[in-house]
Amino acid sequence: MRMDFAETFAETPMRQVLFGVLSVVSAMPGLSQGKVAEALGIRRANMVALVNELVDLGLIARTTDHRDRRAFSLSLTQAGEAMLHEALAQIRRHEDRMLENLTTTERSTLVNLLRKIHGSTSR
Amino acid sequence: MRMDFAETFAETPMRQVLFGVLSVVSAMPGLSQGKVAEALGIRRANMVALVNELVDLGLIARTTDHRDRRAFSLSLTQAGEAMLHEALAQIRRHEDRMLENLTTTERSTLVNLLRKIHGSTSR
DNA sequence: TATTGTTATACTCTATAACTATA
DNA sequence: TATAGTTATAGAGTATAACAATA
Repeated sequence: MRMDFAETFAETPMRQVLFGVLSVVSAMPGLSQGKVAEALGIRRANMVALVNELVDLGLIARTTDHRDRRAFSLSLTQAGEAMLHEALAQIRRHEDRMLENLTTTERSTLVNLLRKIHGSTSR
Repeated sequence: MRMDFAETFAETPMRQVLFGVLSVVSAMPGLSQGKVAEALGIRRANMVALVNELVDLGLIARTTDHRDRRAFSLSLTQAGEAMLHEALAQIRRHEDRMLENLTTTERSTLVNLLRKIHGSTSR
């Protein structure tokens, strides 16, 4: 999955982590830079360059928060929304290819069995 | 899996990549350093330090090949075999924990379904 | 001339500490 | 005093190029 994704966007400045940021910002527009970083397990210090990249690419907008002038509110630009939708379409294409040999019943059986697997670390 | 593994050997000089080397050398004793690197997708240049570490830890033996004096033949020491067995036992414990909620029938169904998934990249 | 192991080196990712401006 | 973002920096991991010894 990761390899297919990286290959698709290889000739592009986009990387998986940048799509992660776009995804969180899209789900919770207006969230602060630090909170987005926390949601993704990224250190605030390392978040700076990532946000700079996305702003430079015109994919997110960074505005100072009205109520806390230390913080930045992040939101997607139209180009950012379009880029995120492209990534989601790529993910769907990948899944379709992966699962092409399974019937609908087999797919749901697979999901049910996977759900029964014990998450020993983060769940 | 990776996290569980790393946690188990955290207070140890062992890392996943070193177990990878031990595993390949154990399966094909006498293989050259470069071939082991190739089997693991490691560059020859980066292999040097890894083999040095394992030799210093007393886990592998490095001898010059009789037929090609440029090459090193790698093989496991007794301590290396013991370390590899420890890792395999840890992997088995992890799998047992993961699959504790599945019956034998469910486990084989799961494996059969996973086998039907289309490998889009490396298979 | 080609190959094995080696060294030097650069680039990415990630982690910590210290700074600034606000709160 | 604490927090949000920033900067500088250090450590892994991994990539390439050039070299000596051997084929």
